[in-house]
Amino acid sequence: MEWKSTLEPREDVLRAAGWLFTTQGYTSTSTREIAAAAGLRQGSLFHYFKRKRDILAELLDRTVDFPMGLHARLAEMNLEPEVKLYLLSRGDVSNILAGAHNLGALTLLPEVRTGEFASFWEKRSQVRDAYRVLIEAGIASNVLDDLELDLATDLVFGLIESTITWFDRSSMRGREEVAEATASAALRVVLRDSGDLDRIRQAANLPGDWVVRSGASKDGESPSPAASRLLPIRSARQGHRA
Amino acid sequence: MEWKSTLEPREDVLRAAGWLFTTQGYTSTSTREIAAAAGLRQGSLFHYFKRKRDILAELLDRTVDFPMGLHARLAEMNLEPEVKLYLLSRGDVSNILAGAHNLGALTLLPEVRTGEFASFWEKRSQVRDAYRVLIEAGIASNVLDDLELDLATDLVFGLIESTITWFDRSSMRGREEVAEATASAALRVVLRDSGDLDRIRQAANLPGDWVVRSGASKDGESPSPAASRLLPIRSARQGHRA
DNA sequence: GTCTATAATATGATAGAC
DNA sequence: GTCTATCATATTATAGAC
Repeated sequence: MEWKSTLEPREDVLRAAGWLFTTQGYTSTSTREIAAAAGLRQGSLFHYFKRKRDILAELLDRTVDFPMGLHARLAEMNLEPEVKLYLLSRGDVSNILAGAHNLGALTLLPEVRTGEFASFWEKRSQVRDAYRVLIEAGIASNVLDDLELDLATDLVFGLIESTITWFDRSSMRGREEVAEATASAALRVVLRDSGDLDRIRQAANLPGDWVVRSGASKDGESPSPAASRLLPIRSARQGHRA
Repeated sequence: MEWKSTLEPREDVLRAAGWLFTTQGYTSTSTREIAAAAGLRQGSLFHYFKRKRDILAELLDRTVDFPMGLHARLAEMNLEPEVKLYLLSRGDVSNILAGAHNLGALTLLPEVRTGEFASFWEKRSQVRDAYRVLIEAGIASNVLDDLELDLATDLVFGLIESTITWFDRSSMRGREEVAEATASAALRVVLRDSGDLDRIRQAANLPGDWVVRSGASKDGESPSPAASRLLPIRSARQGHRA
């Protein structure tokens, strides 16, 4: 299997950088490597991104687009908070596991956790807040246990995102299977009676699986990691001499 | 509050590097920075460590010492598997949160996840296996739900270690409070009847709190992060000229 | 829009004086 | 055991030709 260029150099750069940043780290990845993997020369990167960190910033912003959209769609639906919590969790995990390269891992880069990238962290805290509000409502209606709200939110959100660190894309386990199991586990953490889980799962499947489908990254554009590390997406462009 | 030298330069180097690696990342931290924070000159580092990565390797190895020891001590005790699982989880989290700098975050560095540092990953997989065996036994005795074993292990272990990413050392929340809540949450993920939790908690407190205490890093050597970033632990050594 | 060439700087590691 | 000095190399970003 081989990379295919989007014919959009800018997208090729983002895809190459996404792969390299998540596997090697930000500082360890040189602009030369990114350019080579995108079929460009080092200097040409700066036609599309003024600085290296702008590439990272754009990739980071994209990681929150899906959960934000999912949250917005759920907000318009008439469902119990615990059912929404299940659907948000399952969709969020499914999306995290979806792409070819583990983009969620960008969040864990030390360079990202330094107070820079404030606009990203702002959006991200809105995602956390979506969880928090649902948990709060579930506690109010007595379906969820009366735990300290912020601690419960950290535990649930932490469990969801832990999939970033342990899911193995080369394993046999299916993405939807893991998403389902993780969402169920998240609910068990906060549920007063874990026997409610069956009811919640059923209620979640009634609206159809549109929630999971509608915004998730398309599969199938997975590169062969081993190959893509060395080969450029496409051969170098015309220019004077390659 | 101010750093105090151990008078053991080698330990000072490790402490400084631990702080810098976890906050800035490995590649982003220069040997000059480490040396300065440890009260040495750049070249002098290489008297204690042949290469930069040896500093990281030693720090990594130390992060598994505590859970390995705890596991060994629990193995000798006569307790139900679910009680051991609770004690292992609580002690593990308590230790993760204990040190002044979030050493667990070293595990998440992209440079560490590249197949190098094999001896560390070997030991780490033994820790995961300790969880796995306890979960397996709990399923066999019908106290834990009959989930797929490896998936359940990933969820539990992932939840435990998620504290690395979300616990805020500057917050008001106490370390033992979070350890207790996280261990309880981990059990709820796998417990057949979450009503068992009270019994487990009580059984866990009978052997005394020796498990949590005996090996945990001593608190109180916390540096002021803001200050320590710029100030050396101690002023430069005698040498010819500083 | 892509290339080549280069500036300005930072890096890990070594050699050798004391 | 610590320092100074230095080597060889790699880095991001810019300038200017085509």
